Amino acid sequence: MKRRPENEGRAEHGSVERVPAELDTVKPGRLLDRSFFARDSVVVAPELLGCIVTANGVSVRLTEVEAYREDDPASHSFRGRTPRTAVMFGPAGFLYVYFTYGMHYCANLVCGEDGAGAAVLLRAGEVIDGEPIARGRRGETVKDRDLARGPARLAQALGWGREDNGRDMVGAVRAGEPTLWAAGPRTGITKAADTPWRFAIPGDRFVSPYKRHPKAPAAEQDQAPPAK
DNA sequence: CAAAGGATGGCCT
DNA sequence: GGCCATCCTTTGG
Repeated sequence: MKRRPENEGRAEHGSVERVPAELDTVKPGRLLDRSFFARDSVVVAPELLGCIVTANGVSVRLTEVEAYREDDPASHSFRGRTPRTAVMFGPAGFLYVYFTYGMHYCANLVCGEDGAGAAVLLRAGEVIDGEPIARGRRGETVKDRDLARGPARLAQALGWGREDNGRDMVGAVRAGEPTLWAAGPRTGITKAADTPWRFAIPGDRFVSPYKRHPKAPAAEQDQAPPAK
């Protein structure tokens, strides 16, 4: 079975594609093993959409992820291995947590072969279990939609912090129902923002809003037509 | 020692 | 939804 574009995307996403063939054989609910993660992060990323991550009493269905690799200027691993990025250069299936904006944490699943320096950032999801616990961490007044819509919100909802860097996630991620996916430009970064490695479930209300980084170079105009 | 990197919450339209 | 204020850690020089 081949992947193929099904229609022209909106300005945000270039195209909508069918569920990856590899996942057609992975039954929903089945735990993803280490070999699943030990492939190119750009291949693994879209396959993670719809999958369920469980940690500390909360389960999240992933709606948006982003791939990073060592050859990617926007990746923390781009300048080689450092104390901070050591986990990224280790074996796949482990959690890479980094601190950002002086107050938030973001979580990635390490991908690729041992030493590859690749990972998939978990950008957004829907809390499908343990909602009271998630709300306790996020705030009692937070709307359901915003419990895990955003990388730092998702990490907080799952109770992750610095001490979770390097945690083995094999056994904590399950295959989900097959889903459509779309690839688009990345948000929040200044370098290689137009490399279409941000993957999301089209139309899902738990996908975070696309916001280009103010300092990112302007997008090329010859691609998709203006939104409207 | 200086520079770069980044998401969220609040408030207003 | 758009615009604004907020800040510590890591890395390069």
